[in-house]
Amino acid sequence: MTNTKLERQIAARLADGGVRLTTARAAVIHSLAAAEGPRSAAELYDDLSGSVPLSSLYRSLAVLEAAGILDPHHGTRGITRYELAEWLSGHHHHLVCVACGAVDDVRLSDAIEAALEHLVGEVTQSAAFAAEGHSLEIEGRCRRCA
Amino acid sequence: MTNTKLERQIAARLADGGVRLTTARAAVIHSLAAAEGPRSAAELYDDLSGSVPLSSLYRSLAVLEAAGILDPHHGTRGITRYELAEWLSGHHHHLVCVACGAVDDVRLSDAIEAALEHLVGEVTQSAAFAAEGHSLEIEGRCRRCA
DNA sequence: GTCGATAATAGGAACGATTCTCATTTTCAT
DNA sequence: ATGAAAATGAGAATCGTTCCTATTATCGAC
Repeated sequence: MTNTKLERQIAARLADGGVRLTTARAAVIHSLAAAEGPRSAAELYDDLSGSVPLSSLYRSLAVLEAAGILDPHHGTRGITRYELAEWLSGHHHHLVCVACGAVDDVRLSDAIEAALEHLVGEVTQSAAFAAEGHSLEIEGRCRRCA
Repeated sequence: MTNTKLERQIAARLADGGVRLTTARAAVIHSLAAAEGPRSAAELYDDLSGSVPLSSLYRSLAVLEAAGILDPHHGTRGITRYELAEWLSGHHHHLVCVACGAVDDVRLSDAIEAALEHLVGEVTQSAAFAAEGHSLEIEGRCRRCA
């Protein structure tokens, strides 16, 4: 049905690894594309009204992560949340609520992001560390928990 | 026995909450002060040669976290690692190895840190988020995994 | 379009990190 | 010393996640 540019990009990437874009996997990707921030397996299970069993959900997440479609994010209580990888969703950072664990995305303005990348460059130069990415986590209280 | 400045700071903070600095808790703090980076409950259990049972270890970690002595750090496979809180160990950031999961501390120069805090201020202002702290995570490959 | 090989699924059992329970022990202030 | 409050230890329970296995769906070759 719907066949967006995003889906074609993803299908192509999966095909490279002999991995199929099944309805369950497409549903997961749709949910994540619509979400405001990273979602856990349990949250996705609700988002999808239980139409994808938990065991399949976990397997889908693992497969999509291995294929580079999803990025994991490790939070409190051992909960792993996933979001679309940066090459699909665009580069962004995270606001993490210390009270409820919710994570929201923030996109920095070009000027601020440029300044941040400059900082990262300076840090890694002096630390002999081969940087591949960076993420600024701002901890605090979200609106609901304020 | 040993009664360092660090210990006195911690004892004072705990006393404020009617929390005792027992031998088990002191041992945990010593291990963490000597460690190069965050340690998990299982790692501390080994560090202490099992002299503190796991259930007590977890309780100690929870108490010390609640008292603001330790900061948690959530990693892969649902493992939580702890390190001394920033007011004890100094503000720093993390280099996370995407290959082996190791976490190393980096301290930014004053100038860079100031610039970063300025960025955080700008971000949170526009996001209506009550920021309490921030952490820059730089992902890449450590020397061993390069 | 059917066949066979390969990939994916669903359900439940198993696992491992963490948390909880509760009876016992330690500690502190008196 | 004594009683109240805090801490401990051993094991059971919890919960997110992973593993196992039998069944089902999908793709390419014919």
